[in-house]
Amino acid sequence: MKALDDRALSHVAEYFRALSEPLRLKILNTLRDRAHNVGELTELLECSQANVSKHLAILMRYGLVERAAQGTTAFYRIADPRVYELCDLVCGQMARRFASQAQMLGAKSAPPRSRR
Amino acid sequence: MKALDDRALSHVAEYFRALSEPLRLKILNTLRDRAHNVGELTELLECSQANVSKHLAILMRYGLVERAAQGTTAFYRIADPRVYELCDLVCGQMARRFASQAQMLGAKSAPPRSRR
DNA sequence: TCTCTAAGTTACTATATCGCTATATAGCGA
DNA sequence: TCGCTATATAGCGATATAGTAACTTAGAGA
Repeated sequence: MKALDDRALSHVAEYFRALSEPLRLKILNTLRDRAHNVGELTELLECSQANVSKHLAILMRYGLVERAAQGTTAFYRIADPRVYELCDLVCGQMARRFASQAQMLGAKSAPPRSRR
Repeated sequence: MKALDDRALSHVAEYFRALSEPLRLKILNTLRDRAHNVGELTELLECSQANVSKHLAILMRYGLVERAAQGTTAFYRIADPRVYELCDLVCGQMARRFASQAQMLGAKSAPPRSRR
């Protein structure tokens, strides 16, 4: 991991970018329990089918989900459950961060530190 | 992690977005061993100082690095080493993915599957 | 105080991408 | 073959962001 060449670095960055959209995280989260087809996802996530398809294509592109066509419907499922480790790590880090911020705010009797 | 409300999800997405830029990953990677000031980073990463400052501000904003001013220079260091767990996870996933792709290509005597 | 240097900020251009609407593709049943 | 349905894709407007150049801010020393 030390001698990362630029190409590898770009790939890692792209992978993170694939995870940087709320709707895509929602899709991954919905697929956590089981596979769903596009129509189900469209309904569950309350957004347009075109949008779901587009985001699924992006998730496919980075190997985050897998596609299984059955007739005219397409079922998607998580390709590697390890993605959730990433999400859990991030959630944990955010929890710690918010906790320490809350602590700071509380300790100093709420100085109005409005970011920037 | 199941009942993620939209706000939390957006925060996670933003966190991943902070990691979705090669230059920012480079900065984090450079700070892996020790703290550096802006000038050092500018030189090591071979880019403009303004750009480094901007990206450092973004990394600060998401609590990825910490700043320590010494006179007119500002030293930055990793705020939470756990970021590297994220990166290593991603690297591992990519390695597996590339390996399986290579295997597929090799097994079928290289069908020219130029991604779409 | 003046000047030098380090860092941060602002204004701008170019590019990427989200979500939308409309359209294309593909399997299935009549 | 003709629709009907499920997905995928193309085109578009709006927004976001990377990188750059120019400017500002702030500490250190003469």
